[in-house]
Amino acid sequence: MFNTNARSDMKDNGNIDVYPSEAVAQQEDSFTAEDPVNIGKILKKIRTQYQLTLEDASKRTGVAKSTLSKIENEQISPTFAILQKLAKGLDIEIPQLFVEPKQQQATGRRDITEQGKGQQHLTTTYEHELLATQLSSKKMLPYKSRVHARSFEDFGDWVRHDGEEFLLVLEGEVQLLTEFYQPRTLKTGDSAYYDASMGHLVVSSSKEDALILWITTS
Amino acid sequence: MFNTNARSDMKDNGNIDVYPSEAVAQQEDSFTAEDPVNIGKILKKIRTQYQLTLEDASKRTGVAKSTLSKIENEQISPTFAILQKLAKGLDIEIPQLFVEPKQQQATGRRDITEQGKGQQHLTTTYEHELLATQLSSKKMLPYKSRVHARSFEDFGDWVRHDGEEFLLVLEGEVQLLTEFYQPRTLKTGDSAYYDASMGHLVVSSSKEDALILWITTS
DNA sequence: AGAAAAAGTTTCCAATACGAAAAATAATTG
DNA sequence: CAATTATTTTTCGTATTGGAAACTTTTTCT
Repeated sequence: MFNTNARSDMKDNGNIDVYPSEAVAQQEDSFTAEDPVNIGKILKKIRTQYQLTLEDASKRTGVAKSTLSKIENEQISPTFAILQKLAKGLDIEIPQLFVEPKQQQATGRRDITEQGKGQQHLTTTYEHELLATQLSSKKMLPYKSRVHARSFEDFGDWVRHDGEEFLLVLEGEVQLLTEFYQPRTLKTGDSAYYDASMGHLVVSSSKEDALILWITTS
Repeated sequence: MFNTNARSDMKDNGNIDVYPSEAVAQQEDSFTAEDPVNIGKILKKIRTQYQLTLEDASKRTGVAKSTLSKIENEQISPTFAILQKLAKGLDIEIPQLFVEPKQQQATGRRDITEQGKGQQHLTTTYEHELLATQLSSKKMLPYKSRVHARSFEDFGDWVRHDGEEFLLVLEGEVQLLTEFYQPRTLKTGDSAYYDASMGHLVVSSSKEDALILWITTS
């Protein structure tokens, strides 16, 4: 069901420090002239990563969607003027058009994460699905967590970190354990908001694993 | 004539550690889409820095010189295909076309420094003119030095550094002072070669300042 | 599954880039 | 300083790009 090399995993007691995606982000070499750079493929990757349709991209850049389509399909070689429009409209730097796209700043962007399509991050106590991982430097880190933990002992110690946290129970029933407070049961639909520097934990109190939405300030 | 804040200058006793050009190299921000990037101006800078004519560049890149001319003069917006040819032919990375050019590797290149057009570097003892500063990572560092110094005392201590040194007297007469050796007078046309880790100095022994060509291994 | 909407591709023509050669400048040389 | 050569710019025909709209494919909704 979940990871069994318990000891080493216990250090990581379900808390998320940084989005793994930021650390994992593949390091691409900067483009050398020898490589067969496919500007079309790259542009498409950028556009789809932004979750823009050709029409959206057209509106942003002022370049006809037909042109965009042809560029993406390597049917034409865009002029530098077009490259500039693309860069400006998509708010990227031109050299970015020659390297595989990475995460993007959140400003002016959106990132839709479909059910189950988020980035998985497993611990012994929780099964996290990170949301909106395409965007970096976000003010909030949203993720869904399936709660395997059943008791304080499953963690070993309180979870503590900077910032504040909000959670909403999506499925099942959980107990919110909070330092200095009495445990509190939260049913589906209930939510909580708390200072994350105060020790806190969530354990499932129903038979099934509970599912919660979690949002942490970064 | 030369710098007068003597004390701080004495530390720098005429020896050249690195080409100042490498340290001085202006730090340009990477291009943001907002800036009005002038690909023509940049291309021209690169080409002239390589000391290539339009025809040379045309041969290297396979792009017609007329096209190159028009690009440089911003009369046309080159297609991406052309940008690729330029990058490949000039052996640069495409993003380089969007930033002010810096020094270039020496491989396959040449750099002519016209009389007096080298990069000036003044000390209390010498007046250096660095040569071939367009190229980086050179095996040899050539420079001309006008010798102001007249005695060992003008330095304070031996000059020492890794590598070997060759010098040729271009004008005037100098004394080559070398650790473990007797001083030796060198007239115009005379030359010397020595291990630079051994203390060494050159002082002018004629009435006028002497001029020498100096080449150091790096 | 069929209709409607959305997204992507292709067509066609005007606008523009590309290259060869001619014309104009700039640099050299006697 | 005129003549020559080297270098850059302009001209002009051809090839290619870029955009509006038509068309096709994919997705969504009932």
